[in-house]
Amino acid sequence: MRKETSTNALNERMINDSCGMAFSLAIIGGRWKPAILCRLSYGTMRYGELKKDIKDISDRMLVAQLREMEKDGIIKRIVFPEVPPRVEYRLTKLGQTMKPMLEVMSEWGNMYRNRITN
Amino acid sequence: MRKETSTNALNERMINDSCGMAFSLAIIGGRWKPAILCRLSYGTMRYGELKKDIKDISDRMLVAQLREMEKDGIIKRIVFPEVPPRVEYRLTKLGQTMKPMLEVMSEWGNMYRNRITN
DNA sequence: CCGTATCCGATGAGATACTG
DNA sequence: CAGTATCTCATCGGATACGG
Repeated sequence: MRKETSTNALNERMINDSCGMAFSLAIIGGRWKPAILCRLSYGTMRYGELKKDIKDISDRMLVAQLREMEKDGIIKRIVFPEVPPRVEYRLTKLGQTMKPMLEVMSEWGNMYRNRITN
Repeated sequence: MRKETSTNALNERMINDSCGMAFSLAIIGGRWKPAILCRLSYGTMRYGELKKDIKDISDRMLVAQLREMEKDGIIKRIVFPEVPPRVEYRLTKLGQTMKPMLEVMSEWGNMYRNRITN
């Protein structure tokens, strides 16, 4: 089906798609996933880089969120058998498809922030 | 300039987060807001219509979510001084600006669902 | 360096009953 | 019709300590 641009068609689809939104929110929602995803959007990062870069996140939460997103198929964990150990995280191909969504959400959020902080 | 009237649902840690995504999620996230927003996207609805249309939502949750989104400035509550009482909800102008974001989230979520259910 | 294991308080949300 | 008021329970996430 071709994408309908009329307001009515858009909105009729939206109602039935509220469950689609629920899927998206289940994958990207929560306290830390936005921070992690925004960073991995720019490229591969090591565990320690994420830990250092994301202010105040604990190991427990970082690991939990990474594992969940790995299970959801949007990020990949790559272990290098070295000493000292090295683990990298990156978006999967499926994860890459989220980037337009993440960008739209970031833009709207920043617009909203500017509005309420003036 | 003065912003004393709107104590929105955001908390401090999200305000300090550089990623706008956290703002968006604070506004549209949760168990019921997607369902409510998708419906209000295509027009004004009465309280009873939302209640009847959104399967399994309780009065408590419906009211809580509506009040929160009203505080956040994305929906407006309009009371008609009639008997029996009548209250309508609609997106504000700011709320209307969310529609592209909601649509992108719905589409990605549906794509994801199709992928994982095959 | 890259994690696990436990404990625990705060928050989200369902069930039920009542009201101007 | 359009809500309030309680109660209850599950999940989220913070703090701290330890491990290969």
